[in-house]
Amino acid sequence: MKDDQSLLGFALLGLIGQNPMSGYDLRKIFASTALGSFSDSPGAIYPALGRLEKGELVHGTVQGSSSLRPRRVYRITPKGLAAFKSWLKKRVTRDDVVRHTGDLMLRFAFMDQSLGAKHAMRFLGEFAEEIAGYIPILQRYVETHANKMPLSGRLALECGIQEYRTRLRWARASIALYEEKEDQV
Amino acid sequence: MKDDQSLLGFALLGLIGQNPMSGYDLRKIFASTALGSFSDSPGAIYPALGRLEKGELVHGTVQGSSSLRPRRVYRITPKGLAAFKSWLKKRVTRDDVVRHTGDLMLRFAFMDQSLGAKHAMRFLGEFAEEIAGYIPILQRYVETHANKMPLSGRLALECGIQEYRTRLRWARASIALYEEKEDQV
DNA sequence: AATGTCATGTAACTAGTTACATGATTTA
DNA sequence: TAAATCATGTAACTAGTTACATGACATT
Repeated sequence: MKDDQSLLGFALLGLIGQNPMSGYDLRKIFASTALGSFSDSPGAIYPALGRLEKGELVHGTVQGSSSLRPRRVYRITPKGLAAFKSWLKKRVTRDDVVRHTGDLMLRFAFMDQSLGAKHAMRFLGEFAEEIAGYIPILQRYVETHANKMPLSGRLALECGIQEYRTRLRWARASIALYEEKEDQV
Repeated sequence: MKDDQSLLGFALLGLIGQNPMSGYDLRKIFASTALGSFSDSPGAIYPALGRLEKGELVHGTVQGSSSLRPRRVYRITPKGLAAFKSWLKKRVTRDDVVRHTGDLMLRFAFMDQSLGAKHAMRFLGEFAEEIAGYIPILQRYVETHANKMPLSGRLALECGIQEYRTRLRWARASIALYEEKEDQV
């Protein structure tokens, strides 16, 4: 039931799931979109693809075997799709919200394509709930410690709180948007 | 001129610079404050302290040498203080803003304690400018690619943009706050 | 007597990083 | 003809992770 893959692995798996690609294609995506803050270095991507293939989550097919470096196109396997979906479906935890927002956003970005709107809404609900629970804790922390902190330390914390508020607003607005769509149908 | 230390190293250096402490003290701080998303695991902290000491950025003094595991209290060296300050003073780059916001916030949190309000303001100015330059790029990306993206992908991107806006507002408000303080004196 | 806290550390493993390497084909 | 792009990979290194180990001392 555990993950077994790094975040990069799941990003690759998600992209390959959308349509089959080579390592080079994936590198270009990471180099151009900048999103997710993944590196496009070959030293990260090719070993990660190797791990995915070893775990039988993807399967590579050689194209143009004549050349020295034949292009290997990877496609997702049923096992890979299952692993990907179970990663998407994981419950949103407090720890995710506090120190792995990037992971959560990546999961959400892939979500309604792979699982549909229902799951996306459930995810947003859990996400909003965890943040809503965490903000008061941070605020209480500020209240009790602010006097002992330098101004810039206090402000840095304040920035964090405001980011959480932004995410909470975003999550609630997104839920509303999905509900609207639902009603239209 | 290059860094030579990881983010964890600088966090330790900054804390030790505030007042001398042992590895165990540092672990407790990371375990209790949760901020910065550092691990309190001994396997991270003790080796990092060892690297700092090898680089002569801190110096450990043994307390209670009688026991098997004597408490080692670290204090920052002049060289360490210099390295820390030059880390704080680094220019804010686009890359920092896009994929290393955590690093920037850590730097800022330590800033006016170590360098004073003037530098904190300069930092905020650079930070705001880089974000202000980046937001339109993201927006243009959304405009051109939104139609090809699934809804959740679009929303995830939108969340990112709103986080940047929040940080920009925060930076500008913080600058105003420092200016107010300046006028009062 | 059992648990928890103080306090340090190591070992095995993992997944990144940068830099290098190869060589064909396309473009300026 | 020089450079960029296509396309894959390896090597050496780095700094994390979890789990384990030690043992004194204080509390329940």
